[in-house]
Amino acid sequence: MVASSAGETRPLRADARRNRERILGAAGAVFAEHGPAASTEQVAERAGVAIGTVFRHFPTKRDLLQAIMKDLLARLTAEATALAADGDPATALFTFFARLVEQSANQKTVIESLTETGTDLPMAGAVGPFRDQIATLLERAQAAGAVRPGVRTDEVMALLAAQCQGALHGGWDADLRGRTLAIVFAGLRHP
Amino acid sequence: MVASSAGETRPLRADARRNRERILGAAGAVFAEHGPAASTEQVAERAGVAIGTVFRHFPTKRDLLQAIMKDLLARLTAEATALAADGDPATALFTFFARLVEQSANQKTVIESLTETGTDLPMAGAVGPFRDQIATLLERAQAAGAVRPGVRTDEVMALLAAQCQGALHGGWDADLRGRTLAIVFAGLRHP
Amino acid sequence: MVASSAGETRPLRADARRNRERILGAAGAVFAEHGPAASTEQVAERAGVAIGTVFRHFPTKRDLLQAIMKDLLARLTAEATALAADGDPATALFTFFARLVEQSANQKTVIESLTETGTDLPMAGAVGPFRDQIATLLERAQAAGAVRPGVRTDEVMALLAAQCQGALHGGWDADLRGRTLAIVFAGLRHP
Amino acid sequence: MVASSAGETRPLRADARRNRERILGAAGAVFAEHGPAASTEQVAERAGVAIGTVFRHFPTKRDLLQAIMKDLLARLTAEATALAADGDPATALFTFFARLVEQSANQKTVIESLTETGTDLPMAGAVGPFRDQIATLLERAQAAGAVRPGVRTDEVMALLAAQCQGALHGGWDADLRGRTLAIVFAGLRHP
DNA sequence: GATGAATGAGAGTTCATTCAT
DNA sequence: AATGAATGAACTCTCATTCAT
Repeated sequence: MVASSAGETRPLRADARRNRERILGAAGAVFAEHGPAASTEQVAERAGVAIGTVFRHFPTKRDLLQAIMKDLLARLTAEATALAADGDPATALFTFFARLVEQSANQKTVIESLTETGTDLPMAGAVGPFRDQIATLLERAQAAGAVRPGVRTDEVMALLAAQCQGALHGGWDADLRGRTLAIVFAGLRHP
Repeated sequence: MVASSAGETRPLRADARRNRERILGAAGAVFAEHGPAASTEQVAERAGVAIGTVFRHFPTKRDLLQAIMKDLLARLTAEATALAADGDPATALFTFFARLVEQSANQKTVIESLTETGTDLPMAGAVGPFRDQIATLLERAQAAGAVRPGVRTDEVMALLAAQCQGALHGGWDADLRGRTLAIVFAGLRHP
Repeated sequence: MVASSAGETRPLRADARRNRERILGAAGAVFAEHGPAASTEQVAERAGVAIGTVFRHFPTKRDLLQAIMKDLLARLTAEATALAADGDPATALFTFFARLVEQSANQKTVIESLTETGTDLPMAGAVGPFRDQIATLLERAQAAGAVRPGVRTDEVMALLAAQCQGALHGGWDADLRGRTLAIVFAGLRHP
Repeated sequence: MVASSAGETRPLRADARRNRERILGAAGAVFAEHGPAASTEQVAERAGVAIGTVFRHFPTKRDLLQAIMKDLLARLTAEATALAADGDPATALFTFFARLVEQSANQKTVIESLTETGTDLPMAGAVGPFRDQIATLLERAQAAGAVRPGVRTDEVMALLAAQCQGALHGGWDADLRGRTLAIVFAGLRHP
């Protein structure tokens, strides 16, 4: 009987937290490689735990998927925040955009996290902060004259998601990614 | 009699050909609606045939998916060809591009057909002719000064695919689709 | 100190005994409500202890079920004893019978405790004392002329169990319970 | 069972019907022996079919249980009808009652079928006809003076269910069954 | 050729039980 | 003694695929 502070998540036992992380890691890798249709058992195996352990941490496959995406979004948001803090306003947005597309060439889950609408996984507004950072990057780029004033955050998010999905499912190589991005960036710049 | 791409396809019995078509139609609809995870039995039911019949025509679910995409690509190619024949060179590419993105907002299979690489479904080069038409549209647009010279077919294909996937999985509404396309089009126009 | 049925039970630590009781109470409630298929974890939660504690006290779910029934039987025996001591000989049996049936309309475990044979849970003869009290009630009722001489304890036990199970699984309302009992009581009275 | 006279069940293929019957038979046996908690796989094995076949015929375990009980009830109803047709009015009810209790000493499912309320398996009123036959038997017995006028069908049904459950879960032997029934019958006869 | 019943390998999920903390 | 995380067998159910009719 642990006095559970009326809060939400009570501090997990050391081993539990370690496992939780291993599972998240494994799930990230497995789903990135085989898509969300990959089996939970694969995740368990990769994490080196029994299947029951996965389900103890994430009562449903859905929950696992959700957790993974939240996690990913949080990391991306941090990255964007960092860029907003000390990147060159004129290029930060482009840099981030390109970097993200780069990543998703290897991830099968990235994109879905960018589209709260697209998935039916409610992730408790974890997209919000991310979107906010994109908005910041956008404003700065516009202030620096690097992006046409009319462009809105919506479109940037949409283009980001589309490029990522394209890069992923299309299997674009680095060169093609670069040239495609160049076009999109030009579009953001000119009327 | 019928031009058959591969070796020994014998002329099908009339009812067999009719069934083949009904299955393809049903599969198109079903997979468009529920994604490729939809069950083959649903397809059979929608086509009004028994499950065995589906498997006689397409020995594998994979084969069915493949056939569907070939079919779709053929239709798209025809559309592009028509535009190349009598559309305005300056706008035909854009028109086609926009039309396709529009469609995929409702289709769940379209995009995958655009990326022979992305899918693991080899479709015997059915992408070739499609790509050729896109190339034609592109050249004309460039000749008409509507697209910057440096742009290659590759990028156009890639952007097309990306936009379609975005439109589909992102659930973009008509407005967002329009604004996103505007940016991409501007990118194609300006250096 | 405590009268313990089996061999070498050492006097439990105070908190241990308290826990044991809380578990028994919780188990009684949970199994009464959801039947024996309810999960042990539910019991633990209701008792406010960890699952490990439940298994420390009752190494097996079976053991827990068993203990619960012994417990219940003991309570019933006490009740019967009280009635035998100061109830009206002519009606005490009937009163007790009716009361028990009444209870089992709300309990999902009661009945099984009445049938040592029926369950595969050996309960170390805890039925014995209970049965003895029923026998007493019966003898008195017969002495008072309220029950036909030929009736034996066996049948009374059997009828009791049957009525309880009927009341429980059949979902009889108070009225039906009354009328059904009336018939059984009449049967006990007349040849 | 019966040639599907009712509703829209289309005539099953010969092998399908054979399997359906084998599954029902197996399920009857398995559930009778181990109770409704027995696994569907056991049923499949006993029926000599693959697990998928069981689920093709009965999409849910629930459905299987339901079917079994409907089946059983139909058989019992037929039996009761026969007795109503050519049995001795004075004894037919008792005969049937006794026979049923006898059976349920070996069946683990019988009883539940008698209590539409008790189970949460809706069986489309299959209890109705059965109940009607019991009512008939009862009326005749009352007309013949073998049962007290005040007794209603409700109570008879309830007693029947209770006795069956008792016989089943209590593991009564033939002798005890006889003596218990004698008491109940006496109760039905006398005020 | 068409039919649709049968197959059986998995998938997600639960839960009694064990054991490190 | 108590805790609660980990285990893994078992269960229900799905679906691509095969094959007797």
